[in-house]
Amino acid sequence: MPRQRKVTRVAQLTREKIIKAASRAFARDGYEGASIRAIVAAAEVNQAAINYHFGSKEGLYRAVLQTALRALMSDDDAPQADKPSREAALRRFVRGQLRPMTARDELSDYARIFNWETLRPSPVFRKFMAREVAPFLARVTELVRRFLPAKGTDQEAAVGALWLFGQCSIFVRNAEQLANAPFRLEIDERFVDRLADTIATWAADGLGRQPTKRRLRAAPAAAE
Amino acid sequence: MPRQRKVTRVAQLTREKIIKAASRAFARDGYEGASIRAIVAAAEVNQAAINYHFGSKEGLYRAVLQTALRALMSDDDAPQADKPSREAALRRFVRGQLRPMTARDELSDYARIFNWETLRPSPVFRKFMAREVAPFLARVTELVRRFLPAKGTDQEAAVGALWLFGQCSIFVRNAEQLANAPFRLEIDERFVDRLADTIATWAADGLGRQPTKRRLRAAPAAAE
DNA sequence: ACTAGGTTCAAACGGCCGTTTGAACTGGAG
DNA sequence: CTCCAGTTCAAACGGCCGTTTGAACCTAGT
Repeated sequence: MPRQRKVTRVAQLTREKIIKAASRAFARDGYEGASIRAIVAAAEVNQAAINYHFGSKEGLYRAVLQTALRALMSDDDAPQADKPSREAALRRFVRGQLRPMTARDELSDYARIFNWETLRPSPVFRKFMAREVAPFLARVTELVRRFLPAKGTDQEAAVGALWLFGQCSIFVRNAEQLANAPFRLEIDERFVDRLADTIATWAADGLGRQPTKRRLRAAPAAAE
Repeated sequence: MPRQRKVTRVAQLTREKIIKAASRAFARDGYEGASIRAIVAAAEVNQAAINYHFGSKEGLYRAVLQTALRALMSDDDAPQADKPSREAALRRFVRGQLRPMTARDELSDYARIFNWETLRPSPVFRKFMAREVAPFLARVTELVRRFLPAKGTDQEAAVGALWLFGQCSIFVRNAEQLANAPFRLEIDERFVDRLADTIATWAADGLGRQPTKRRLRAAPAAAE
């Protein structure tokens, strides 16, 4: 590990090449599935460079997560024409979440890395990121709250936020398979735009009403 | 591979022990993450048994997927008091999807295996399962159709089905983390019951209205 | 009781993994 | 220009992986 004395220009460039290649690899194969050898080959860098610059594979992953989080946070600070309506804000959020369905850039790599983490959180993620994701979630919770009745609890809003994430993420995760199989959807920008409309509308109408008195509790629990 | 001449009782028992242990391992670690050595240790079986009985790791995985699909299909043929209302049917479906949040049995293992497959479909899954999952999806599509306006296209119904899956699966995938972090939810049967009510209500109200004229199209596309 | 064939077993194989090593190289301050 | 800290490099290490091997071990049919 460099004793943080000096870093030459070329060394900094090597670091960036590695992080870029590692982001693609971790997104495609997950943390354990991605191999150092594949990363250094893509980055056109010597194998020992990773341990030299990041200490270990885990250290590299930590650096990638840091980069990813920073990019995702700054991404949705996009130019906003003053206060949008709650519906417009919702639609905007959904469209943003759906972006990786068509985009093939670093941001969609980052999104996919976080998808791996939700299926099997790595130790790095648990320790280092758990608190850093909180503000990200808080913003969505606030959005959801604008739809919920005034006396909604924090818990309800958080559940609503997660619910909203889920509606988007399943399309992102299965985007590739939507083209084949029983769906046969043609996924382009237009389709994703329409999909965002649909989801935003459905979600808004759903949140609009409160699930007061277990209105659907007619059927007994399905499990066992 | 056994030439399918005879199979002794003990051999059949060995197969079942292996499939059981393999289901847990594949659910926990994914196909590539699960190791033969870990599986045979859990099954208390010799390492070569897997190649003997199933030909290869991939053959074992195929057998597990077969077992999983059969179990999941027969599971929701549960006793039904004649035709339930569409709301009751929806609530029942959601509760069934949420079941692995509390249950810790083979069925939740199977569900988790399919979750791995949505993030990174294995070759086995693509070839062998793609068509077999179609009828499973068809049932949900029919359920969704009962909410959509009459002239809804097949595509809309399929999107609605996927949308419904997404709302449930995110809670299942993150069940463990809902207890910690910023959520601090206590996940027990009661909570999952209430969550199923909430999701079913939100989903029903969302599907109830049709996203006719891009009502939310006020904001320009968020991407870029 | 004998035996043939289905099944189990311990050991080894080659291959990929993350990491370490020590020598060779370079770029920028003096 | 010199020189040395910072950086790159090829090679090797031990460890885990899936698979193969051939002998040992049952077990069911005669």
